[in-house]
Amino acid sequence: MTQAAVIARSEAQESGKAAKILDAARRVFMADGYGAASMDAIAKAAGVSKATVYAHFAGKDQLFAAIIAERCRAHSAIPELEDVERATPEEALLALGRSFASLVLAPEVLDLYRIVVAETPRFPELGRTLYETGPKRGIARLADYLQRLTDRGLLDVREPDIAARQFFGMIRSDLYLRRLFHISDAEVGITVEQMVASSVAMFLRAYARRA
Amino acid sequence: MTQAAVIARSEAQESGKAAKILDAARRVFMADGYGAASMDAIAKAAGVSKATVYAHFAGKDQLFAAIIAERCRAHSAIPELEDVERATPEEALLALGRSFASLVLAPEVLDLYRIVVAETPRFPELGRTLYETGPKRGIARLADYLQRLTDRGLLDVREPDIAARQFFGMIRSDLYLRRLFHISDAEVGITVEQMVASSVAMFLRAYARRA
DNA sequence: GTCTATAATTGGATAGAC
DNA sequence: GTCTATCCAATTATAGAC
Repeated sequence: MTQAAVIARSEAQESGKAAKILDAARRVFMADGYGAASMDAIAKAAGVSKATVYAHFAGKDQLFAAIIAERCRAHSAIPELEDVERATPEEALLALGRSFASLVLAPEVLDLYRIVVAETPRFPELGRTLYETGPKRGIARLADYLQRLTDRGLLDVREPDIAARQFFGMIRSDLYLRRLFHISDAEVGITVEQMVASSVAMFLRAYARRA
Repeated sequence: MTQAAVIARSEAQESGKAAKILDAARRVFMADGYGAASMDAIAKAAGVSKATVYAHFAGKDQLFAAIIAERCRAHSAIPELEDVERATPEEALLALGRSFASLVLAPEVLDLYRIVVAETPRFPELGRTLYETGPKRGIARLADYLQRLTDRGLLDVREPDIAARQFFGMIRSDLYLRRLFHISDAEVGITVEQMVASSVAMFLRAYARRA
């Protein structure tokens, strides 16, 4: 079995050594990042010797890259916008805004983001992987939805691609920075829900049909 | 002289060994980050021995923290909004949006951001420093300006603090991510200027005075 | 203060037995 | 495949001479 195949089913209850190593590597890399994580720590966490780790995986670099790519895929679920065709734009955008905020502010996603940003110089392709499994797909899907709303005459969005980026950018705002740096929301006095609600309302005013 | 005092005037043409070490440390840390930078490399770049580095600075941690805090201050210049009182809101926001984009997308600022994000677990206070010298002050200043525009009856911004966050969030959008990951603008087909112009127009529509 | 030389430790990777 | 033991390189930090 190839390494990729092993990784692909790493979520299963496979209890072979390879799976144990992958599980351990995921935990250690996510907790410590690439530099601070050691192959000793991974071997210990997996309950095997270091030599066994090297029998299954070529080296630290490849093991890391495999884990990170898998994590990007694991968090790439896009909130469905399919049966929202029946909902009003306001309902749909509120739901989308909330799911988006929950996703990008989740601690595991912030950890992943932090690690990929940190290791961009050493692993340039991981940044691209994260961008393409995450933001790129989300933007494309929202742009599509905005185009449909425009076609139906419910909104007036002339540059759906730009508008989608604006929508996500507003909701993320500086929230992700504060979470990344562990600056509490209380200190700022704005909640996530406030930011989402206010941004959806503002977005709808800006892109309402014009007379 | 204290370390802080030395650092405070590190931009001057002070050519003592302490200043040479600080200059070298800045270059090496900015290029390699904390983990990959070595005290050997810093000593070599400064043209002194490693023992001399340790004679002036307590250790790698403190030298790093000092350099990063200094870099945050160095990049904390806020575009003036003072004599824009005479400009139209559109002119003022366009100018602000452009300066903001130039600032946060500058390679040195992206490097600083990447390094602070990477080292947040080890140096939690640096994230706070970056947030407070950067986004926090920019948001406060824009919120102030939006409040004044509302007072003068030129706009209708009821939550200036939230609106300021929306403005910066829209302009940054996913641009900073793409720059961070070296994904070319050409690949996406949207320029910075387009993003700024479209966002300012959209912002003004959303916060125009209502009838 | 400054240098050379050297601890002391860590961590990636492997040899060789089983 | 798996383990123990080890190699080798890199790195932080310091001792001791000048």
